[in-house]
Amino acid sequence: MSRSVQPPQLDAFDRKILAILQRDNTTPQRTIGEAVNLSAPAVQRRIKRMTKEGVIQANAAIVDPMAIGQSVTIFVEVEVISETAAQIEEAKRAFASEPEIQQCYYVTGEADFILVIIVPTMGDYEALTRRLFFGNNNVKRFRTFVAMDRVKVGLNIPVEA
Amino acid sequence: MSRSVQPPQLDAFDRKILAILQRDNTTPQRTIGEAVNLSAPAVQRRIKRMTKEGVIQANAAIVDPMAIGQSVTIFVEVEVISETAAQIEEAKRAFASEPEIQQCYYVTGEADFILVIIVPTMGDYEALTRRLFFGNNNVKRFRTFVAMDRVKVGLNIPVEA
DNA sequence: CCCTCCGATGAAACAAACTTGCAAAACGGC
DNA sequence: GCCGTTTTGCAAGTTTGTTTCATCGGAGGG
Repeated sequence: MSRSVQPPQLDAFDRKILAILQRDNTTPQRTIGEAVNLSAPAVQRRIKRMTKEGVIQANAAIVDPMAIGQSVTIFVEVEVISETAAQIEEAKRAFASEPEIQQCYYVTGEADFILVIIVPTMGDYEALTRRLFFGNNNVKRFRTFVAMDRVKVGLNIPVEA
Repeated sequence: MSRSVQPPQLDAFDRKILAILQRDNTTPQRTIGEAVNLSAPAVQRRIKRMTKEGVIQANAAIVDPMAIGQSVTIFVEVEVISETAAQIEEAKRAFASEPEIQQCYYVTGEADFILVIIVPTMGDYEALTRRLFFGNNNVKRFRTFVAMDRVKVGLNIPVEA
């Protein structure tokens, strides 16, 4: 919920460690240490600090949706009618509270929000649209894109200097 | 690279384990075992199997882009001119090989591809568009959305029965 | 109906990784 | 140049992951 309050200082060691952990966070600290020229405990302390500071937000296994029987990935562009600060915040809260909404971005351009949704079936998506868009009179328009192929998936932030 | 060749059978144990690992893959196997009523070795074997089968695609730390100084998240809708199988595959390969392209989906709707891009600065994005879109004569049109706020981020596939 | 085979399981032993305490080194401010 | 702060590496202790092995239970065949 809370972002990093003060910009944490990340040195070259931290960045290299993050680059490794983003690729594979099961890498042993000893191996990381060898890669960055630091001892295992030093690596461990830095990881602990970055986790506490919120630089590392989570440690997650990435699962192939195809493996889980039916699951559909959908993109939605949402355009709202009124873009007052209060209503934008309200929309953010509404979107963020939906478990099916995997990612929600507030964007500039021809839309106001972009949502990434994963649901077991198209029927679940239809129910979600009913509840979320048709039931919300601040939604002007929304456009749906259904993923046929998940060509590439990741969330690796560029950390190199 | 290779998808799951044959749909792996996932039982209730596997699904519960995946649900936990998607939330936090640093959870000890013993703790997972208690949660699903299985011994630690059984959990370990299932994780190993699902990793080999590709159900678990990666184990990654999720990093807050805000913590890494400047970084911009951008959505791009790409519409291609010719949608032959060969050209679609070519585009998939081209997009997947770009490190800045975090996510690439082949979609139905008013666009053909949706890209999620993370770059340090807008200048890097401009350079990418030059190389990727203007240099590709199969790209009919692309629309850019710049993320002002990363309201929610995750990739949790629904695994509950 | 019983028997065998096969896969999965749990207990225990083992190996590897993580974590902590502590003294020394590096860095900065004065 | 001295001193306080911070970070480091080493070593010991603890937790976690991994392997081994005997056992259990179900499916198929005699």
